[in-house]
Amino acid sequence: MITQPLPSSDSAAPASADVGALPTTPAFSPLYQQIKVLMLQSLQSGEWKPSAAIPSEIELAARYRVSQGTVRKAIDELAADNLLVRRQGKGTFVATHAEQHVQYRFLRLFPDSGDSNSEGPAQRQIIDCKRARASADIARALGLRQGDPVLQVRRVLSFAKVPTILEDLWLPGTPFKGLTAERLRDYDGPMYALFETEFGVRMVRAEEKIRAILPDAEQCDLLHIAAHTPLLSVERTAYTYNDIPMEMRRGLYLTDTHYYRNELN
Amino acid sequence: MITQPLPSSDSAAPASADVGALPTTPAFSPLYQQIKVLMLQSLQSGEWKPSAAIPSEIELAARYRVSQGTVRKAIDELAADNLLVRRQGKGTFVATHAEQHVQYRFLRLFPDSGDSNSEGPAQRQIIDCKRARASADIARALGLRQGDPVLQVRRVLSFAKVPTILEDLWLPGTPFKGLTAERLRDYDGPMYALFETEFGVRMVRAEEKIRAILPDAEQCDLLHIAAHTPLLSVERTAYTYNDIPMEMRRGLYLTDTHYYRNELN
DNA sequence: CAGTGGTCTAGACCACACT
DNA sequence: GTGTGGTCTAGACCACTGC
Repeated sequence: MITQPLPSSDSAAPASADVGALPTTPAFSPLYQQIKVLMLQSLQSGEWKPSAAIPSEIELAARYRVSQGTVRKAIDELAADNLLVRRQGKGTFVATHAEQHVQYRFLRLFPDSGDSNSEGPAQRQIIDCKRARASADIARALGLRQGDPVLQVRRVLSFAKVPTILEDLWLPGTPFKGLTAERLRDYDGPMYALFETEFGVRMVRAEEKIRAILPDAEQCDLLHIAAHTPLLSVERTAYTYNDIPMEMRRGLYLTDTHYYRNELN
Repeated sequence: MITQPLPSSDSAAPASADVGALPTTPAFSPLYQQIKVLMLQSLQSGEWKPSAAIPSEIELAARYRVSQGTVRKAIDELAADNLLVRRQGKGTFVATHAEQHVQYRFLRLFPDSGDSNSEGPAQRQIIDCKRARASADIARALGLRQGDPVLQVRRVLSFAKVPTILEDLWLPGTPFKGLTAERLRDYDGPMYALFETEFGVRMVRAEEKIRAILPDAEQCDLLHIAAHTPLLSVERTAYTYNDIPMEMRRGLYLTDTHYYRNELN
């Protein structure tokens, strides 16, 4: 059993012994939250790898010296955050961007008619992949210093052979050392799946800022569109564990036969 | 205690008696799901009104003849869906679009710099509010028949006196009978809050389809923008309880100093 | 069959808000 | 203090998967 900020020092009924209580932030943290943190460390450290099964609830309960119900609540929250996937009768697994029923988990562009499958998978075309130095904007977004090495990728995604998305993306140079256009080209699957298997970087969460813009001449050319065709500008920052930014991406989406879908709750 | 599709007929340890089992869909539904349905009915029927407290967990447990833990799980899910709000020490309350810390729960447009509060609340200007007949599109979106009476509203939202959003919205005529431009003008608060208090319609969930478009002359005029200014087209369908569509809305967002924000998980 | 996650219970105690 | 939601436990049993 763990006990960092406050009570629960022994078994069953913990006694509170607040001697010389700190005046600032009682910082009470329930047991299951502390366990959640420990489990996050196991995920982050690579002890539990993507798509692999984690120990059973009973094992985890023994390991952390808590009841099964408590680890259960920790797992529930991690599953709600899409970090784990529960499968009744089989076990609990580390979520992955590959071999997931929903490929392209973060792509919200859908065709006007038919589902995403009707037009088959996207065709990817790597335009460019080069080393560069972080601009002020990129550095800020990735938590780097200006001038730090970054990788810059440009690609076009087509649906049913129609160029639909033009993407520029920037990756911090250090974690992604060794990424080349060839490896991107050869890999068959979502880019984030490649990041997991080849570089051990798992994208967990992302934020997008969306605008309507008019493309410049070069962008028109790459997407085979006329000037004055309005496009969706989708600026994404993707994060790994602990909210560390690991990718900055700017996509231009052609929305004449597709739309960006969002659900509000 | 409830028992619709399968077991749990008595107390504590329910016995399973599958005699002449149906070949299709065992349709097992856990107790807490059944209770969730019952609670949804209480919400839908108006027994529990927006911003009011619902009975305590202990009361509900007695009412439904289950343990507190079971109603707890039902409440947890309803709270996760933003239908209820839990407040420790005070009770559980029916969620509302009014007096919520986050006004404009469904509006995802934010200023480039500063938070939403820095520019103060939006100025609303009702351009039009009239009776009409549902077009084929509107009828389909609202689950009506073509030609059914609808209310059509057009308004402009401005931030810091700059017109930023032009919205057209369609409401089914029957539930919203009596809605006029005056009432919209006079009401001080989110439109969805007015819908709750005046018409008993609670918007629970919405879907948006987003595109980049070029406005026509009239739209340019209303937003005080030049031709060829690209805009975000945000098409929203909003739903009440039980996924019943209750509003169709199309907004044009000026995104030169604002952006549409989305979070991906 | 054994092992996994999923449901349900009953009871104890803690944290918080109000009075 | 009383009442509310929040945490934690221990144990029983159910549903699903795969050997």
